[in-house]
Amino acid sequence: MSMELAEAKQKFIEAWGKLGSEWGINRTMAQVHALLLVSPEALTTEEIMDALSISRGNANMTLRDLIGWGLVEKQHRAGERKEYFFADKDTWNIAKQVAKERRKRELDPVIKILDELSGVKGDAKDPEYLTFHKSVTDINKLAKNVDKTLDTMIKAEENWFWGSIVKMFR
Amino acid sequence: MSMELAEAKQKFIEAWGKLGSEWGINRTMAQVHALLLVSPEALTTEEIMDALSISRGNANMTLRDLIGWGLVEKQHRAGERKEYFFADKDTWNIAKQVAKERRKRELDPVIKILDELSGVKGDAKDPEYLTFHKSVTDINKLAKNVDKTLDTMIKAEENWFWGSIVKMFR
DNA sequence: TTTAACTTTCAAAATATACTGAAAGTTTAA
DNA sequence: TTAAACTTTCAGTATATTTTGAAAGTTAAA
Repeated sequence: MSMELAEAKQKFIEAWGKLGSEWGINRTMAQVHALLLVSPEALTTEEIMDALSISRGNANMTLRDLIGWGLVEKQHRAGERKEYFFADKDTWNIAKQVAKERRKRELDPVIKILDELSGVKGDAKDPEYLTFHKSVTDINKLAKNVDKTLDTMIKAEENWFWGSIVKMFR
Repeated sequence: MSMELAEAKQKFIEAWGKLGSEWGINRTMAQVHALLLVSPEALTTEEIMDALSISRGNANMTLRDLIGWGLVEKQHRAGERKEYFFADKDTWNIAKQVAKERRKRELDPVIKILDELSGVKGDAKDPEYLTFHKSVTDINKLAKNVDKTLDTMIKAEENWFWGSIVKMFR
């Protein structure tokens, strides 16, 4: 027995929403994104509200956020007042865009604080200080490695990036 | 003017808590973890409650979760009833542990659903179906690449792993 | 201009998540 | 055993986040 397309879309939207919420992205935002990802045509606010049973206000704010993340764009059509919303379907672009934004919004500010805390001086005989200093500098190094890797990813082509990763298995 | 150790610790705990909450980890849990990371000695529930101004119940649940994530362990001392809690200070172990758990809890279930949805058959002339199928299979491929990379990371030594990544820059 | 179509805003309500604290449970030393 | 020392549980409360919907704002065709 095979799954209906409509049912499959619904499952996809739910799964994407759940994953998003587990990773600090608002569930509705992830669901709207998922809906647009499986829509060949751009959708209106009205259609999105309908498909996901959400309010106009919620749809509007969520779409604005998605545009802010660089994942969705507005389209307008000649002779129509309505705005249409369309999602970039290129998965690698999506991944890069999300990596880019989260790096900027969350990782970079933390690295700034870690740099500052790494510089805190103290008594080299004090275990309290030594433990603090070691943990902070180690985490700082790790965070910078992640940062550099994300930077590479953001600038990279998909095939090259995963190709290089795959070489690590050899 | 240099920062006090106590103030620096506080900043670290706050920064770690904020980062955690942005990445789907409970703020208190991240803060308890941070507190233990900068403590040379294992701490009691009482000391943790005091340091972070949290209740006994909260401390207990949070510590249990941290143990479940493999980031903290209980210690007991001869002749004492109290339990002491100690965090692994090896940053690479921490990163691997977090990667391992999130992969198991969140990524793997999504890949399972994507595998299922990738198999949904439909009309090759229907743009609705084609768009759905392309998005789902593309995301599935990406998720599997991430999965494989995390697997490599989990099994790897830090120097080898970042060394291989660094080679990507050359 | 007007006005209808459409978008945006935001205070209030709903929901989801996290926390408290006291009571119940457990353990171990005596 | 007892009982003090300690841990765990969980119903109720508090807090944080998300959502609603109606009013205000904007736009463009007539």
